[in-house]
Amino acid sequence: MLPQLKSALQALIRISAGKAGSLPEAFPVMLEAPALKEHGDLSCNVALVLAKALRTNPLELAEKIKVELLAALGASAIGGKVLSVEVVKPGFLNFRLSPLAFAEALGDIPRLGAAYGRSSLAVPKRVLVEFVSANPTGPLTVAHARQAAVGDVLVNILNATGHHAEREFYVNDGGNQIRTLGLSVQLRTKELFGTAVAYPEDCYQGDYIKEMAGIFARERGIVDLAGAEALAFEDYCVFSKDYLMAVIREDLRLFRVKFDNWSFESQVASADKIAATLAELQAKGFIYEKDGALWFASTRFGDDKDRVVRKSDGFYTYLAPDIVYHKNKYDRGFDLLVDILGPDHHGYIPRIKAAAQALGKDVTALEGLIIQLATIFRDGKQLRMSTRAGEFISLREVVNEVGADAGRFFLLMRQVNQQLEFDIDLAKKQAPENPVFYIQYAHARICSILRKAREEAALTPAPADSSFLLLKADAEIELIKKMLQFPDILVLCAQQLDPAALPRYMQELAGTLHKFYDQCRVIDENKELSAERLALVDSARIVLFNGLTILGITAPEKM
RNA sequence: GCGCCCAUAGCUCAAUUGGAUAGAGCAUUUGACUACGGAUCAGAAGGUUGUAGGUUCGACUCCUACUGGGCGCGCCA
Repeated sequence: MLPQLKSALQALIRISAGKAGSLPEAFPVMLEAPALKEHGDLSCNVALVLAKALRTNPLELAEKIKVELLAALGASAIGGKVLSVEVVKPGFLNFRLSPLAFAEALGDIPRLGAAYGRSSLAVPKRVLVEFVSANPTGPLTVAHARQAAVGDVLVNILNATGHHAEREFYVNDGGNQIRTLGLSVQLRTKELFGTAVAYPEDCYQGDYIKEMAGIFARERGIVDLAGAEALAFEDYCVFSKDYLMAVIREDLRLFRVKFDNWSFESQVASADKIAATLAELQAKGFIYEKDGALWFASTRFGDDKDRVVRKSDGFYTYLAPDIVYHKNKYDRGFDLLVDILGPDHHGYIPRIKAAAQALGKDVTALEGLIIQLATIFRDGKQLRMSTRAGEFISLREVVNEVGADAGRFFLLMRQVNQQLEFDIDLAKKQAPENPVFYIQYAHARICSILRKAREEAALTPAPADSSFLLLKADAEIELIKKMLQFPDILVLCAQQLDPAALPRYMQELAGTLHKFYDQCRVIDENKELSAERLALVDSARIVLFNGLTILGITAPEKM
């Protein structure tokens, strides 16, 4: 909020605190918007923190700082924008800013338009966010859906806050599970022609396997058991993998998630590359042989136990290509690698970090982000899921039922470390208790006002360089303040690597807009006031639009 | 048994990363439509922050031990 004014004030506080009580170098001067409106627009706790260091009374110190600060403000350019400085109870310094300061800042929003909210960084990071990375052994589930929504929006936020972030999907197309998949489809194909086969438990159980068998048989012109048996096992594997990759890509497209990179295990971690990396680790003494298997000594870097990388049967475990893949990510020159994982993979993080350390990489650049599960509620009842038994709610079902807009919003609404309840019935509802609806309605409502003003009253928003002196009602200033928070919210999300604050903010923004609308008439007799209020709601439209766009949600002009 | 995550209003969740009187939405309840989209708004009510200790000016937040829930603990991925 008002970054220039804020940093100017911060600098003055620093000087004043120095005069009042010998401020150490690099002492943090925090200036924040207080939770309660009565505490003003900005609040500083420097007296509390400094009093601790100086072993003095925080209230007295705050008073001393206030005296110095008032003098400094009087002589400064921002003096006119600070209405009051107040010392409150424990030792807070509270600042009330002039409505002029806010009105003045309003013009930034229409001036910047689609760029409003974006910020730049002195030292941007190159970030790779890897997510979903589902094995091509089945359609995507709601668990993937949440990871997909979070990963996609996180990248949007990182890019909006000055970083250079990319989305990456890693395809495990080389391992065991593809053979299991091929076998599953092969057995189901045989079943099609009347053979009773023993279907192993560790084969994939879902009905989609049966559908695939039917499609495969049709495509290959298989008409009987002999035909099914005549085809090479490899054919079943390739068909199944390609088919499911297409399904996954379509699932993601419908959910509006578009990856920048697709890394394939078969290429990034081919057998020769695995051998080379293991040799490198072995040369460093982190690989040893036991019971006919090769082990990675991950305990040397804090893992619970050492991990097998090559089984005694000669096949690699999943870990070997994953180590190579992460080496590949490091080698591509990113400053930050984010792995988005489900809660069932949390044990995976220490071993992959161990590998990074063993390879001499910077572990602090590797961030494992666990996204807790989403549980689906329909008709007030929780739907129980089990991927193993082939019973799950697919991403496709969710999108078909509630749409990508509501699906994305609901899956982004909670902090990633919280389990999330997804109420299907609420998400479908076209009513204000549905937050997506409430926000989109705010946008549509503004569009309607702007339309009507233009067509029926020939009114257009005041230009961005106006001073907006007529905007001084509480509801107007509140709306401006709320809109000015938008860039900070994005920065907060980026710092926390969690988009959850954004949907919450969007709800608050929509609420502030509706409240303003209820209290202030936009299309008014007073043409100048109308023009300024039109600029105000147009700004709100821009912020709503920009926020929804980052969330990957549409901003309808009519509903 | 060990490890990770979690526990806050009837329900779903916040709390600016150790700050002020713990805040929103939903549900409940009382009001507001001859005005730009009432598909909205205003008010009320709702709390011993799972329990017990500890750290300090100050704890939902940090530490310890419990209780209860989710997920993991394979030469599966």
